[in-house]
Amino acid sequence: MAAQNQNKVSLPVIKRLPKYYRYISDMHNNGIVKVSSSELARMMGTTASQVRQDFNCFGGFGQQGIGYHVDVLLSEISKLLFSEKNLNAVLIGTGRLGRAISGYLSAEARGYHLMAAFDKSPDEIGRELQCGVMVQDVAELAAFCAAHHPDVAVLCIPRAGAKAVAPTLVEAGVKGYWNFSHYDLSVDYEGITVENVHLGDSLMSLGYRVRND
Amino acid sequence: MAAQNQNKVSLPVIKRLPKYYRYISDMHNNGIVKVSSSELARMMGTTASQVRQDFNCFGGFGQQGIGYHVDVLLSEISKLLFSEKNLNAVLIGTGRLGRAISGYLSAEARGYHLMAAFDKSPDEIGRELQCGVMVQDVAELAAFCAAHHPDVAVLCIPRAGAKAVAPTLVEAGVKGYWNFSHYDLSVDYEGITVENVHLGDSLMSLGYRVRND
DNA sequence: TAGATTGTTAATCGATTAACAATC
DNA sequence: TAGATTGTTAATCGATTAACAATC
Repeated sequence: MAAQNQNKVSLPVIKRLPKYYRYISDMHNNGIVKVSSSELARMMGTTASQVRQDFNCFGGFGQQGIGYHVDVLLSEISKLLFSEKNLNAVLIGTGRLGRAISGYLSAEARGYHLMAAFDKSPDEIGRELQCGVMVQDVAELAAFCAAHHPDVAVLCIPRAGAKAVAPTLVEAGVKGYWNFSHYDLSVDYEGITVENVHLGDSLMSLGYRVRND
Repeated sequence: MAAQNQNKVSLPVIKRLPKYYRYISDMHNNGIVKVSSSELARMMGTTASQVRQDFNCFGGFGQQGIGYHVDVLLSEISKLLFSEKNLNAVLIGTGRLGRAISGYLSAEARGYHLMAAFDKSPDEIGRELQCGVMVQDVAELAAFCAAHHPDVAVLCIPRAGAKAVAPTLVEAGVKGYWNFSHYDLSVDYEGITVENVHLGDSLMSLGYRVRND
């Protein structure tokens, strides 16, 4: 829960971006070229007012009397969500959840680069994940971070484990944690972004937030 | 996004309950018997005001001048979160993510009973999950729902698949969807609760919400 | 009693919705 | 031009925070 309200765009707006993105890219794929705020609102389950307010946070890219061009919306929102640079991520914990998420991070999620994966179990260490990344011993995490400076750590381990690796990560200068299984590191480390995410939306939107801090 | 604001307790409050629960059960396990709103606020990363407001939604269970008894808090919040009756859940999709979640649902999450799991892949059908549940053909989903009336469906399949099974589930009377991988069934089915969840908190809090609709 | 801390009402803050002039 | 729809300001709504009397 670090400070991140310097910029004018509020968190609720940011959290809606991925949903906009999905509808708009669907439309784009279906060859739809134009959409009005009220059509988008119906799809999103909100009001036309909110749609216009949201888009205007970033500088109105619609046309009065006409609506919004799907391709303009798509490119503007893509820019916001995916930015220029991938986030370098390390995965910690390669159990069932970790493996599922490694697949998501490397194949489906945009804006991420999975640098490495770590586990403490001898059964896991040395194994190759489906995405091609080799599982390393978590004991080497500090050295790895010192050498390669990941941006975010994706935690797929129980709470006790998360509490144990957190100091290492913080000392190594990792600034973001995406926590898929637990919750409450939030208060222990000031100035660090700890978020509980689910697949799909949050990953993208949080990526955006972090880059805009 | 069904209507669920009949009751006085707001969604933000409900979403905080699992986090309260975790801190309070930690304290309980450590033998701490008493806590003040300001101590809890510090742990939660919020204000003492908010803590008191939150607890008072459910009828003040503190003592003026003293604070809150940890065991009273724990039992009150447990009652709210876990209620009397488990939610009967079916899992749809037993890929990596689905398997991870089946383990969570059957072992860690309170308030759920995993009745059955479905997949469309012949490789999956007939396999037994680690939790002992047998994977069935998704073609049998409608019949299963008609016979056993699950409360919620946990979707761990791609969006196209989710869109395909949704009508079956809706027609079978399933009222809640916990969607771990995608997002936007929300608008298509009025009166149905579709939520995107992450492990841990949301499952519990959503359980609460559904039971209180 | 004095100090502490709740329960609860009032004030503030922020987000959503409504309204409407600008303009395509 | 008339109709449609945005951009933007104002009004509403809800959640958080502050204040303080009640009371242990």
